[in-house]
Amino acid sequence: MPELPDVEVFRRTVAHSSLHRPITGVDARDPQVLDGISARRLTEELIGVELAATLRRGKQLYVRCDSGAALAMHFGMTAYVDPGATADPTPEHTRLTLFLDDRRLAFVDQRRFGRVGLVDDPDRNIEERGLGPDALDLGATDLQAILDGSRGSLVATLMDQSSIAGIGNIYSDEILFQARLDPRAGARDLTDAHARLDPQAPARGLTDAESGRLHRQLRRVLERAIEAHAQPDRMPRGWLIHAREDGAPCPRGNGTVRRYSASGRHAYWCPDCQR
DNA sequence: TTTCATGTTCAGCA
DNA sequence: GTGCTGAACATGAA
Repeated sequence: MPELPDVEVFRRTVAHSSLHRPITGVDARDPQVLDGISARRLTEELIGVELAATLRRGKQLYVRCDSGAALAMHFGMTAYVDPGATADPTPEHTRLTLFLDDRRLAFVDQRRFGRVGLVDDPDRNIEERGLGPDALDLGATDLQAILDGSRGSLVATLMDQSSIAGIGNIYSDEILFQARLDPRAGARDLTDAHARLDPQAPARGLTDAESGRLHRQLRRVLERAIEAHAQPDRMPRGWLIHAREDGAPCPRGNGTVRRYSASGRHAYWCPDCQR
């Protein structure tokens, strides 16, 4: 479930632990996480080069090498990076390890949905993946324009990586909770599958005040989550992240948290707070 | 033993 | 083209 805040923490971790050291070894023990490159070629391309800079777009992390290429990492649902001394044992489920002189950087992924590739140009890769602007680079007017151009529900739009990059299930729920907006806003009428084209309903139906609120909370939630190192137990008590369960008491003390299901995804929200 | 969770991609449908 | 739905992917926890 790494979303923007988690990946930003990973980015800082790599930046602080692993740059400007020669890569002396590569252990690509699980080819499944390699994206479009063999273990052999990845090793050849990396040995002797140094990691030079980090770049994040949404949930995607790039680590530029001084050779010009860049590692492209996606963390799927359970992946993370683990830096350490060379001698430190590597965590269980380590899929790839870079040895950097006296240190090592492990890519660990229990469920193996994560991917590591090597790309020539991060900007081009971002384009190929169809990623929209990073959620933290969005201005209020940018968000307004995205909402205006979208016909889907608010949750769907927030989580659409081609519209806004970086927001997933957890943080879309939190942002909408903090902004006190109904995640279903703009959704088609669920009680009548035929009454689909209601021009009053789409996400563009937000007032200026509501979309301003959404923009402010989007930034605030993501920034505070990063400050909390993306660890829920360090996030404010009043956040929905602590109450993601159907029937849980609303963290604001109002009503009861409910679950809204759409296309196999579950959103949690408080009908009393969010409208 | 079965179900669930989670991000992405993809096929199928309205 | 747009948006929704469900399946697939991998794996461990409930």
